Amino acid sequence: MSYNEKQVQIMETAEELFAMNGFGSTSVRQIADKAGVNLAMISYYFGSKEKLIEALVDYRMSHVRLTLENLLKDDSLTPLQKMNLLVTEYVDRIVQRHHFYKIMVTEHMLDKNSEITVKLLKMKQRNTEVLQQIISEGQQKKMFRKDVDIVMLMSVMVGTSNHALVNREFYRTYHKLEHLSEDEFITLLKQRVTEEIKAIFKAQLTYEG
Amino acid sequence: MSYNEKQVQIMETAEELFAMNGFGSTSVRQIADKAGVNLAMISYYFGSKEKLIEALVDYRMSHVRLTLENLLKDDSLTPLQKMNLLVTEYVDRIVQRHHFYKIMVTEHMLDKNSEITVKLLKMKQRNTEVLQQIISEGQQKKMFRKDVDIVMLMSVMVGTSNHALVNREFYRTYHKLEHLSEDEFITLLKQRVTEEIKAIFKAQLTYEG
DNA sequence: GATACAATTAAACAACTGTTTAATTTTTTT
DNA sequence: AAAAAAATTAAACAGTTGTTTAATTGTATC
Repeated sequence: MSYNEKQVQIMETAEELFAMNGFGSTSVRQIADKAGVNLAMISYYFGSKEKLIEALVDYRMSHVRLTLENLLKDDSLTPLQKMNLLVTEYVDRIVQRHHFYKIMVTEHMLDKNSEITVKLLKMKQRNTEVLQQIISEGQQKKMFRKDVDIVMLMSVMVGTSNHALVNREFYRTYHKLEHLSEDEFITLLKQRVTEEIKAIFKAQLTYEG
Repeated sequence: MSYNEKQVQIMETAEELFAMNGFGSTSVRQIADKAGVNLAMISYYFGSKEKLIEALVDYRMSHVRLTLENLLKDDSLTPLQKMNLLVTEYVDRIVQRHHFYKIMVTEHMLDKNSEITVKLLKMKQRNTEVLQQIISEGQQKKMFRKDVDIVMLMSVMVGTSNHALVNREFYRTYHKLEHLSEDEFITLLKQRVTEEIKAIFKAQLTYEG
C-alpha cells in the first residue's frame, strides 16, 4: 500500500496524538484539526479511526523489514558483532520512532484481539527468527552457550530500552544532565542503553569475557 | 484515605477495565455496570473519572511503601542478598498486581502532567533512594563496583519484567509450555525473570562471580 | 419517633463521539 | 472542451460521553 502526501500527514499527526494522549482519548476531530484537513477526509481515506491506526502500523512496519535481515547475512561479522549491531539498530529505531513505539507498547498491553495485535505478533516472530539464526550460528561456532533463552533476551532488550526512553527525564535529572541540549542528551542516553544491553548480551551469550 | 466496601469494588472494577481497554476507551457506565452499582455512585464517591483513577493509584500505592524499606534494613543480609530480595519482591508485586502495573506503564508514557505522573515520580524517587542505599552499602564494603548506574539498573529490572509479563503468551508458545496450567506457567515465568535479573545485577554490581 | 445525614436511584443535561450524506470543487482523462 | 473521477466541504446523523439534578430510600443520632 502506498500513501499520498495528505494520507501520510494524517497518519503522522494521528501517531503523535495517539502517543501523547492514548488512542481512546484522541478524537478524529483532534487529528483533523491538527493535521489541517477536513474531518470527513479521515473516513474518506481510511474508513474509520480503527483502520487509521492499522494503516499507520502498516506504514511504519513496511520500512523496517529489510534493514536488518540483509545486514545480518554479512559473512565478515562474528555472531557477537551481529548481536551488537542488532542492539544498536534496535535502540536507534525506537528512539527515532518513539511516538510509534509508544503506541505499540500500549496496544501490546491491551487484551483485545485486534488487527494490530496480529501484526505485532508477526513482527515479533520475524525478529525472533533473525535472532534465533544469529544465536544458532554462534552456538555452532562454539562461541555462544547452548542454554540461551532467546525470548528472555528479547524482553531484556525491548523492555530495557523502552523503559529507559520513557524514563528519560528521570534519568536526566538524577544524573544532572540538564546542561546538555535535548539532542546531546538523547545521544548520550542512546549510547548508554546500547552499551548496557550489549554488556548483558555478551555476559549471557558467551563463555564470559 | 480509607475506602468502604463499595468504593473498593468500584476501584478494582475500574482497574481491570482500564488495564484491559485503556483509560480513554473505558466509560464510567461500563465500570458502573460491571461493578453492579448505579452510574451516579461513581461521581458521588469519587467526583470524576479522572479522580477515580487517582484514588486507585493512592489505594494501590499505600500498601507498597512499608514492605521493602523494613526488609532491607536487616543487618544479617549482605548487599547482594538485599538486591536479590528486592528483585524477587518487585517481580512478585507486578505479577500479583498486573492490572495496576499495566495502567502505570501506560500512564507513564503519556505526556500529560497529571496528578498520576506526580505520584509516579514520587514512588520512583523513593525506590531509587532504597536502591541507592543498598548499593552504597555494598560499595563501602568493597563488594560492589564504584561505577554503577542505578537508574539504568532500574530500567533493566522494571523494563524487563514488565515486558516479560506482557509478552507472556509469546513466551509460552515459543517454549511450548501450553501443557502447564496458568498458575504453573506464571510461577515458572516469574522464577525465570527473577533469575535473569538477579544474574544481570550480579554481573553488573560485583567484581564478577 | 422525629431529625439529620448518607446512600441510592432514574432521568436529564449539554457536549462530544465516529461516521455518513449530499452537494460542490478540483483534477484527470478522453 | 466535455465527461469522468477524485477530492473537499459543511451539515447532519444517531449514539455515547462524563456529570448533575432532584427525588427517594436507608440508616444512624438525638
